[in-house]
Order: sequence, then C-alpha cells, then structure tokens
Amino acid sequence: MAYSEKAIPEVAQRRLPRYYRYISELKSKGVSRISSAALSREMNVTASQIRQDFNYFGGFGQQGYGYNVESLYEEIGHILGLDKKDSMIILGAGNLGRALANHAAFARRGFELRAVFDSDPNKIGKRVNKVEVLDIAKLGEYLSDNKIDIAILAVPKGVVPEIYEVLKENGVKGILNFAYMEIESDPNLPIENVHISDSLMMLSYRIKQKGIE
Amino acid sequence: MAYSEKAIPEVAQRRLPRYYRYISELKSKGVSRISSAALSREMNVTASQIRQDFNYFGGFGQQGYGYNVESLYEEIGHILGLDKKDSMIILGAGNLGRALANHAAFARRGFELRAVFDSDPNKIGKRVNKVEVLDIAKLGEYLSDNKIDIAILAVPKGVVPEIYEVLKENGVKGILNFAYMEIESDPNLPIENVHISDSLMMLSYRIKQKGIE
DNA sequence: TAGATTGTTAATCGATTAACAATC
DNA sequence: TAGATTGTTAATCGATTAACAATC
Repeated sequence: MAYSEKAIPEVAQRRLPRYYRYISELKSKGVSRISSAALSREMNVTASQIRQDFNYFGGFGQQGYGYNVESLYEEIGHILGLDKKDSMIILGAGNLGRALANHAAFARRGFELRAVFDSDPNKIGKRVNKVEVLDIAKLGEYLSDNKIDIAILAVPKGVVPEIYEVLKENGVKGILNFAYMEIESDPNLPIENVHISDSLMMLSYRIKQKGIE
Repeated sequence: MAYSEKAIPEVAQRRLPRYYRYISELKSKGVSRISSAALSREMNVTASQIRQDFNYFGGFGQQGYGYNVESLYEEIGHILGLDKKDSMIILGAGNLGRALANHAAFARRGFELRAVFDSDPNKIGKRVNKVEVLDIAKLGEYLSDNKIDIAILAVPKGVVPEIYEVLKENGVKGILNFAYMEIESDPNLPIENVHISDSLMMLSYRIKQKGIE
C-alpha cells in the first residue's frame, strides 16, 4: 500500500481471517455473488462495516451487483499472503505440537510443514505427519540450511527465550506462539500469541456474568 | 454488578485474562506490590488504561501505594470465576482433543476434566490423562447424570451442529469451540471460538505487510 | 431505464488518554 | 507532613454506523 493511503485500522485487519472464512464457505457452497447486506446477516456485523472494511483493502465490489465471491476469495487470500506457500516448522513434539502437525487446515491454507523439533531422544528420529522429528539442539544449523518462514512454538515456557533467539538470528519471518508466555512482537519479527487458557478463562468469566446481569 | 453501574466495555473485559497472566507472573516472582506505571511498562499498555480497567471492576488499588499483587490476583481470579472449579468434558479424542486433555494449564486454573468423548470404537474405553474416553452416542445420557459446566469442542466441523444441540439441551453452561466453524453465542450459552488457523493467517498477513509499509 | 448496491463522506458513538483532585 | 499514586472526570482520538451520491 502506498504511503499516502490512509492507515488501515488494526481491528479491521484482524477481521480479515474471519471474512476469509465466511467467503470460503460461500464459495464451497457454490454461491457466486453476495451483497454486503446478505453477508452482514450471515456474519452478524453491519453491512456498513463490511463495505468500509473491504474498501480499506481496495474495494472489490461493484455498484448494483455486490461482491463476486470468487474474486473476493482470491483478493483476500492474496492480502493474507495465502498464495505464497509459507514453509513452517513446529518446535515441540509434545501433545500440542503433534496435534498442530496433524492440523489439516494448515496444509489446506498453503502452509507447508517441513520439520518438527524436540529435545527428547525418544522422539527424535520418529515421524509426525510425514515429517521427521529433529533434535532441537540442531535448530540453528537446520535454519541456516533451510529457508523457513514460520515457526510454531509449542514448547514449555522455560525454553521459549532461548529458542526465540535462535529463530530470530536465523531469519525466521514470523512466530505463532502457543507457549504460556507472551513474546513481544519486534517490528521485524511478527508474533501471534495464541493463549488457549485465556479463552477458557474468558469463557468462565462469561458464564459467571450471565447470573449477575 | 448492580444494574445502575456503568456497563463495562467488552474490550476491557477481554483484557482481564491478560492482566491475570501478568499478575500471576508477578506473584510467583514474589513481587508484593505494583503501581499502574510499573505494570504499564511490563505489559506495554498505558498506566491510564490499567487504572481505568481495574476501576471498572472495582478499583483494587490504594492511593500513594499502588496495587497489592496478592489481592489483585485474588480479585481478578474471582471475577474470572477461577475460584469456582468448573467441571469440563472434551468432545473429540483426536490429536487436538488429547492435547487439550493433557493441557496442564487447565487444571492449574481450576478446571476439572471429567471425561472425553469420541465415536471411534478403538478409542472408546481407553484413557486420556486419567479420564475415560466415552462413546459420544451416550453424551446426552452422561450429561443428564453428571453436572458439567464446560464442554470443549475438538471435533470435525460436520458433527458440530448435532453435538451443540445435545450440549445445549443438557445444561452445559459454556462451550470452548476449536472446530473450524463458528457457533453463534446464544445469550444463555456463551461460546468462545478459538480459531487457530485465523491466527496463522494473521501471522502470514503481518509477515507480508512488513515488506510493504 | 429503473433498481440495486457499492464507495465514501459525515455524524455518532465508544474507547483511550490526559490531567488532576483525592487520599493513602 | 511530603510524596506517591490512585480514582475519576474531561478531552481526545479512533472506530462504527448512517446516509446518500455515484454508478453498474
């Protein structure tokens, strides 16, 4: 986006994957066009917000017609970088690491798992969803030989800082962090923190609120 | 909260688990008091926002002193309902379901796993993290015999609607949904959707943006 | 063309921040 | 007491919604 354009609000950016999800659903149902009004009903947001949001990213619609589902799908996919086939490794072959390695949705969205790393000698050498479990001690070495875009952290929080340094020094471009420790996002190394426990606590909170209000 | 009090903004409510996380960290480090200014530096938010937020929930501080870490921890834990020991079941004994069943952070926060459900005869009867895997066909029956607060959905999206109905009809109080299908939150049955793929897409987007801006 | 629906501006609403009086 | 720091109000900033002209 050219520097002269208006900055896109962070909140609007974070709505993109949700739009993508709904549009990909429409596409697979064979719907070929949709208006902001119709999409607003499905997604439970205002039509106005949908039009504003799509406009931030370039206005993919047509007056009197609406939005073409196929091209919307491609445009948003492109904006999300899903046409790029990022290479990916998973750190930690524990329960969560293995579950993520087997997560079909990742491959479907064009993310390509290359290896899993662990420190446990019983796991090293085994395979998880067709890729090999490598020794985490050799992570730096591996990264200098292999161009990896994304690292998924599924390790105990104690080892996070150390692994983070290795990832950072070896050109990994982004981190998806499941460890129970927030890593601050350096402007040059974006990090998305996924805090499953936070969601559970939020749920607990909302259950409790029901009775009160 | 009395009806006369000002409504607490949704965004502030969603910040609670993050506060809880940082405060619990401070507590375990042995820090006994903290000012909004000091916490603001750690958490990367403004001190003003911290004071506003804590005030929405009752203002746990003391002028000239700051906040007592121990009592802050208890207060927020109480607001989140963590002093309540919710009972919990997991639907789906696949990779993700098993990973969640073994997730130590849940038990640590007072959530008590009671059973796991699956439809696969090879899994039924086995144990996952000390609880039994039960036949999902008997879910309704189980729920009428056992008071369950929270259900975690880790099943393929095709079976979500059907399971949702059973949960709803049998008094489950909240759902944590990992399926790749958004369930709309009924006012009487709060749902937190966790979309791991969305986080990965967002990461991909942010990696892509780096080069552009 | 008439009807539909976007793109976009302006108005509203809500959240964040600044400021400072209250008070420990 | 003097200093520190909250609680809280008011000011600012930003996001959402409404409205409608543009246009397919």
